[in-house]
Amino acid sequence: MGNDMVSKGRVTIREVAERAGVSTATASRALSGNHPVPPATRARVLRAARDLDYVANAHARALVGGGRKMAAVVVRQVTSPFYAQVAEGVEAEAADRGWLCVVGATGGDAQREMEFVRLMREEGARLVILVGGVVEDEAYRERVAHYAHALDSSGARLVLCGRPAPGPEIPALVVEFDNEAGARAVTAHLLSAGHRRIVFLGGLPGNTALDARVAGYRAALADHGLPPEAAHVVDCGLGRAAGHRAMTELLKKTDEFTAVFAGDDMVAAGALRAIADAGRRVPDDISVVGYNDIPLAEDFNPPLTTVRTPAEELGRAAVRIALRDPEHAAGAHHLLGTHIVVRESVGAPPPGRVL
Amino acid sequence: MGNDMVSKGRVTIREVAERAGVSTATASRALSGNHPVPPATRARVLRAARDLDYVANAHARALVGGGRKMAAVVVRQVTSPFYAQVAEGVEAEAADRGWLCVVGATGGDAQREMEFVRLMREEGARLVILVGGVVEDEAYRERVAHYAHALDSSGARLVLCGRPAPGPEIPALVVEFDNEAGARAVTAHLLSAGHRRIVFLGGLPGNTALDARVAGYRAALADHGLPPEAAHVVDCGLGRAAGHRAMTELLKKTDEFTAVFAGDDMVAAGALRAIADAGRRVPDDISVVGYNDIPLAEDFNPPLTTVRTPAEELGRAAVRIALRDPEHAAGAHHLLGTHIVVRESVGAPPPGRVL
DNA sequence: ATGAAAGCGCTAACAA
DNA sequence: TTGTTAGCGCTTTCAT
Repeated sequence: MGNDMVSKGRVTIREVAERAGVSTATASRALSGNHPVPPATRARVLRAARDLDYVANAHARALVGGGRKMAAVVVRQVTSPFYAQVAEGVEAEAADRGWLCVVGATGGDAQREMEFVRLMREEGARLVILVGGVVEDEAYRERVAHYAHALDSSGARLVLCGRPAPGPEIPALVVEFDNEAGARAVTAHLLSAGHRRIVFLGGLPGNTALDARVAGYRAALADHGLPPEAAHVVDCGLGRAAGHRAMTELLKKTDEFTAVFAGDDMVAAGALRAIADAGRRVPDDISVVGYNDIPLAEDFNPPLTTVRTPAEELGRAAVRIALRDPEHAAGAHHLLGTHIVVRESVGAPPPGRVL
Repeated sequence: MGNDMVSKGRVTIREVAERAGVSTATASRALSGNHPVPPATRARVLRAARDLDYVANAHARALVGGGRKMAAVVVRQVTSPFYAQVAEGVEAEAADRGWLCVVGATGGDAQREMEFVRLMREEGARLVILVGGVVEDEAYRERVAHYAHALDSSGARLVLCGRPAPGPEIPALVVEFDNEAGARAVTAHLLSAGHRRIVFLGGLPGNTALDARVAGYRAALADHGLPPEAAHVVDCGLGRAAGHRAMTELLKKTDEFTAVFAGDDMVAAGALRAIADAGRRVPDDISVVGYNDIPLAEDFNPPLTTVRTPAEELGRAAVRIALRDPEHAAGAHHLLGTHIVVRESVGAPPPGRVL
């Protein structure tokens, strides 16, 4: 295959230097290109490197200081459309800057999150991005405060996407969507379609993202002069299966609602199916809205009205903000806007059922 | 935060050793735990490490030989549900073995693929997994043969998922689904529902995965005694947008079909929408099948009959096979089975339109 | 312009 | 049991 005598094991710069008849120092200079080297020698070295199919050892390079910049995104699971989009955004923005991007999945387990962050510290990641809402308890605060200080003290940056900073003086920055505003807006949308009995499906008490959506939901209800009791939150958590189960149960139990606000689009998918299984129609009998506008939301039955949270942009923003203006940004809180995407899952409540 | 005098920069093993009053060698031994160290000293070292929040420098460690094992998956894009599942499988299997997993996205660009593989070589990845069908031309064969030899000569392994080995003597192994069998099976399913005019939507000439599906489709047609002209392949490529566009056009142009076999579920999503937009019903007027059974295929309108390709299992299998029985496996070709998932997008052709 | 040599942080001989 | 030393592959002074 064009290379004479491949010795097992990686080709080192020494072999390149030897073949080119120069010292390793000269070879290094020629290869990196940022030191004056006469064109002739330079060409010989480059030639040798190509012949040998030499690639530098990133570890050795990192050790001596010139390591490749690496960013890490940590998500619950890669197969969640929302997380996948965030990861893609981070990957894209990192790649644009010549950074390497590692993605880790935790399955929602704090233990695995810790291990992964530790790993990233060992690997010398310069940027760690933690994505997704969490239940914000003392353990969380301690854990993340620890990440933040550890990372910071070695010059790396921590960004929290959709989860809160564990305290005021913490060297981490947070960028997230304005969940409360988004939820308030869709709820208002439902309200102005005539719905008065709207159930929120997919609460997860303690989870910052969901709590904010619930708060927005309640706020919208209040805005319209409805009493607090008008709110009906089903704490079934997220995921298609949870949505399906909870919706099925709800339909058996009560009739006292005309619309459902699903905690996210996956919950909406499950709810939609459950409603259809129960022989009810959307939006004629029941209206449904979701959250996130995942890529296939328009293919649901019916196409889902939902809140668009530009997930890829969130990922891109996370790295952009972290890398720009680094000192000043620490501790900052960035809020990204969202908007409603109107499709076909919302209609007027059935006549006589406005309650 | 419990640590006295954090000097900017990473804590090294030397500082740990000093604090514990031992040499770096002893510290290293105590930390790694695989050398006899008296419990007392060991405890002191561990204590010091914890106080200082020490994490080993992975690069230094890698340099000296004990580096962390790293696997890399390369996909077109992380947001494709199918690729995401494969990546998740690889990630999971890698994590189970204590390996680190990096995922790279190429956007389908050969250039970026090459850069990424080079990067992985630099980083010392022990396993590189390339996922997804490709158009198999000379450039492809050369490129991948090069990866294979380069990786092999430094002791790393290459696995090709859903794409062919570039030649017979190449140190790479391929694991993929039996596309032809799967396609043949769904086509037979359509045939036995009574359809005779089935169009294949989403051909991509030269692409190995799609070509195999088309071959299976043609084979099934032949199995049922249909002439070759019965095949109707629309080469619109993959993706929801492509499917939507192609289907819209097709509906304008002809009426000579009662069923469509979409190249994958995303194409099916686009086709479904186009059919609905044209005022036709699935499956009453037209039947549709997809390929892959992505997680949301059951939420399409109507729920999609499709071929289940266990993507996560593909990812897991890739690493499992590559790591097991390494020498013997090289050059091997593993085929994973698939099966049809029957949902509601297939019905009998409209009466009088069997053709 | 180029080579010799030091050193990044760590582990593994080799001594003691 | 523990410390001293060498060296992994590379870049970078410091001489030449």
